[in-house]
Amino acid sequence: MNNFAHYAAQARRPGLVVEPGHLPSICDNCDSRDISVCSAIDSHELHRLAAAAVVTQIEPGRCFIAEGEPADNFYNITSGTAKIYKLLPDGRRQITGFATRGDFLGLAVSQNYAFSAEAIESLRYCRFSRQGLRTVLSDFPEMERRLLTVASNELVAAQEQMLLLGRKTARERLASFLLSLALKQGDCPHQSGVRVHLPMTRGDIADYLGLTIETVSRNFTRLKNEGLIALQSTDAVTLNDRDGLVQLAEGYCSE
Amino acid sequence: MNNFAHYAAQARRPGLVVEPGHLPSICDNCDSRDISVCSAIDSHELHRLAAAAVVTQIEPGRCFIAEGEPADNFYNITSGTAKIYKLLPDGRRQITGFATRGDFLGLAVSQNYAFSAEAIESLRYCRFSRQGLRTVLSDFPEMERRLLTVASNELVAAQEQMLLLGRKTARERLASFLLSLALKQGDCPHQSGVRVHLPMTRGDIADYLGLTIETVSRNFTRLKNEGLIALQSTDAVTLNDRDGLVQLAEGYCSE
DNA sequence: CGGGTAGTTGATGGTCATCAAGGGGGGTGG
DNA sequence: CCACCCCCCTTGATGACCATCAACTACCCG
Repeated sequence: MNNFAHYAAQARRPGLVVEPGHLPSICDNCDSRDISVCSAIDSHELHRLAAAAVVTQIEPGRCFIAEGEPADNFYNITSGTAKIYKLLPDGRRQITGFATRGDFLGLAVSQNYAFSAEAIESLRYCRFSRQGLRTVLSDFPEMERRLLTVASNELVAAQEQMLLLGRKTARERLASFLLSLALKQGDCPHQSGVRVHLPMTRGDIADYLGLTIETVSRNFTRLKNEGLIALQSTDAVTLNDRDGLVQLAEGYCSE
Repeated sequence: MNNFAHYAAQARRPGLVVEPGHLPSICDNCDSRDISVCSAIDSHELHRLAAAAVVTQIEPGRCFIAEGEPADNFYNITSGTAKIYKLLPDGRRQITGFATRGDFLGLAVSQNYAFSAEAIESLRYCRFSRQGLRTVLSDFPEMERRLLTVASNELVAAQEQMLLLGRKTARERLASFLLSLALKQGDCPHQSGVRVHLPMTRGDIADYLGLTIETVSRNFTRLKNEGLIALQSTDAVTLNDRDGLVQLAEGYCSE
């Protein structure tokens, strides 16, 4: 139950959010607009969106949403990766998701954030104040519809993750994780030999899958020895046997 | 890994949905309108909502949403309780939530349902066709806003459940479950001596908490022996020491 | 070259799953 | 009305999977 010693270093990092470089708020040139909720807005009206957004870049390890803090802002990730997590008072951590390009964070109804978020790669996002977003949403009802779609999809993903956490073995969890990463990184399903990038550490993967670092590492090794995957480095994996991994992730394989 | 023998009986039940008694679609007299998304609609316009809804009552054990089937309908529960779950091919089951009065089901973006739903108490709901709901939503944008609020709240709950499944002990899970039930059943927080009704079986609780029947049962006994709860019957619990349970659920207590 | 961090591998133990048997309550049929 | 049965639940004995503890390697950067 005390598998949190390795968080000590990170925990010491400043929890407070300071945002250094404010880049120009030019939605027109945003390279992730086509995949984000902003695509609901016509390009000739983009300036109204841009007026409400503050574009910011932060570095890995920087926490930009802290659980329990007032939910004053909404974030639309435009590049990089962040981990979303919740903590227990004794330090146990559960990562509930990884947010990347196009993801939206902070749709809290309550006054305070229910989770924390920290960059794991150099991260860029558009930030909206609560009021600013409200204005944008009332100006562009279509965007609200998009948000509902996004939220629905996230609920489906959350249910899938509950199935993983509640009922899958360590091996099945890792296989599911690698497949979902591959899907997110946008390659065609069922294709083998696909290269997947792992921006997160073993510790992050463990906290996402409800396991320990050691168990994650052991199962990486095992999948490798069985030929299902190959490890170019600690953060680059090749899915050699896609179908085998799918079978595994669905729980068909007994061992 | 084979903790699913006890599902055999339920699995044999018909998966197909047949809806017996169509009750009159009178939203005006609906006693759960004030707490559901429908409250977004003015009472003098309720007839337009009623026109799109089919009110139905089904009995315990009846499955009304089946994972993988075309997501043709949306359901608004008005009374009773249903369990929402996902299955692995070998029968392992994860219950992702219990839906009660006021809850909304079937907000699928994809063509097919991502989960199944089955009544565990006599259940009444309003059913909307996909098209019917679309009409209602375009007529009443305020209702769409409500749906977004509901979805956001469910996302928060889902994250909480992931924390439970990934990082809490069996004891902590059960304590958390009892407290969340008490909250749902609408009593004031922190009050001790509250009576909670458990409409679901031990098997359902186990599948919700990612445990087995036996572990759930053992931990009920243990909480009882420690005086934290009292069991009037298998489906009625009294929370004797609310604060103790909260401490436990948050992981403060080591044993 | 040295220190620190991340990852791997091994040995051991604990929590919970599995296997097994017994108890209790509600409903049906005799 | 009682007996029986069935299902659900409880309790006990054993075992497996994964966590924990510990040592070691690889790699990065100063």
